[in-house]
Amino acid sequence: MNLPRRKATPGDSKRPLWDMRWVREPQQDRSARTRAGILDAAEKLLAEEGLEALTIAAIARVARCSVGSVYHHFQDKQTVIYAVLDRVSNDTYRTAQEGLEPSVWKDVPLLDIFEGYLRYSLKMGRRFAGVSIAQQRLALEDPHIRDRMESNARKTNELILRLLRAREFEVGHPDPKTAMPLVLHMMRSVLSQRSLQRAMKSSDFLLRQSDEALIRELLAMARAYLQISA
Amino acid sequence: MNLPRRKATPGDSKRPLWDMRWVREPQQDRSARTRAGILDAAEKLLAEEGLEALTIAAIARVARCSVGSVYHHFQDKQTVIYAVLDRVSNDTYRTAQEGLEPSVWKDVPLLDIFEGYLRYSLKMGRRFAGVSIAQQRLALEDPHIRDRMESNARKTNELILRLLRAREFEVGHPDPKTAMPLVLHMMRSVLSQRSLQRAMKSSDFLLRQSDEALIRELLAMARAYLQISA
DNA sequence: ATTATCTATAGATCTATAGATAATGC
DNA sequence: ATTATCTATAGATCTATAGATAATGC
Repeated sequence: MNLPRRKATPGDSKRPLWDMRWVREPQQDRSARTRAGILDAAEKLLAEEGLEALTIAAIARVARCSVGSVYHHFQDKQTVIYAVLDRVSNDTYRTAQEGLEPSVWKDVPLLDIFEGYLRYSLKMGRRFAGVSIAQQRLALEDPHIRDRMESNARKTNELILRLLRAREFEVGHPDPKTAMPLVLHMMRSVLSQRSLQRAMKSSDFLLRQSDEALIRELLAMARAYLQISA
Repeated sequence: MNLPRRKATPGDSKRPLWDMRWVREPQQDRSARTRAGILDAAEKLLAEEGLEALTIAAIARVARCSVGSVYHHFQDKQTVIYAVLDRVSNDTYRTAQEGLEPSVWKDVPLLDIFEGYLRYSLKMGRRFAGVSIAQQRLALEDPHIRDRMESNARKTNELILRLLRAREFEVGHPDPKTAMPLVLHMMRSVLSQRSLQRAMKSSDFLLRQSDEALIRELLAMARAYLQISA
């Protein structure tokens, strides 16, 4: 983080004990902090200004370090991008994993699972819209990013499907093994489109609906299609 | 198009009459052809290689003209992009307008309208996937492109909604004025997501379904949610 | 001695223009 | 005379490196 550094001087002894600003910071910590600061900067730039704004100079500026420092911590720009997307993916997956623990949802009916999924996705869509859009773009060009992204999506999907499958008995649709994943994908598509439209400040129909209205109608759609018993 | 040009020479008189290669081309036509060739090249690059590949040098190469020629016909790169997107949008809208003429769909039931929409969108999604993705990206950064894109989407949407509204009597859902647009947007979102996933060669669930299976289930979803009478 | 940081800049790439040359239409 | 085209290149921007300097840990 390139904070101002200096040795202790006599004058410093007058400062109170709890003022630890100039206490020596272990080298490895300093290094780790610069590295994390670079990733923070890259993530912030992606989220707020998009992929075009993600230059090494901009990263260095936001991270308050030099260009050379970025290259000391990362081999090249590609590596910075991999690292920041990996960090976001891992954080997101861990959160999903905790939230989708079967024990948490014990005895909760199918429609409430869908509702939970919708609310969670809406929240995450708001939080990570910028990063997701950048990630999608990068995935179009870079097979490595695409694979990581897909594997993560598949794993998260599997966690939800596990909860859904345990509630097949509520479903009247003749082929729940196909119909339930389709509903999940339908919901994901609608929300992802909504998130994209929000990002480009569209005034489209989907955005004129409130979150609550959208949740209500998507659940009604799921219920009617899957023929879920009340 | 920068075809080889030369004056008639005595030797040329020996060539048969139907060999019109060296017949003089009116100046305005030549100019119009170069212009159209530049737009063709830009569209092809967008569709096949994406926005990154769209450089003036690449456009000139594909259009078989020089960089200077591109700048003779267009003020700057931005103008080329506007022109190519406008051309695609107008073509697409004209096609939609013809296909959605109420007289064409006279006495056709609601679900068949949805089916027609799905088949048409799947076809267009395949044809214009590359251009659409580029357009979406550009719309994120450029309000002018965003507005053009939205206005076009809104107009097309209106044409479909006109057909749908005339069939409200088939709908059992208490609020067809909200429910029918939602179904339309649901379908658009699912197809757009599918198109994106195809572009990034994903192996996701949605792509493992055949077009026919997807159409069938989306229609079943629409029918159940809207409570369409058989 | 090793690790972390900085400044300055080489090299690559892309947009846009200047200026020359060729074709076309009066 | 006007219009269309070409080649060559100036200028902007970005990545990545070289080489110097400072901080840290034995």
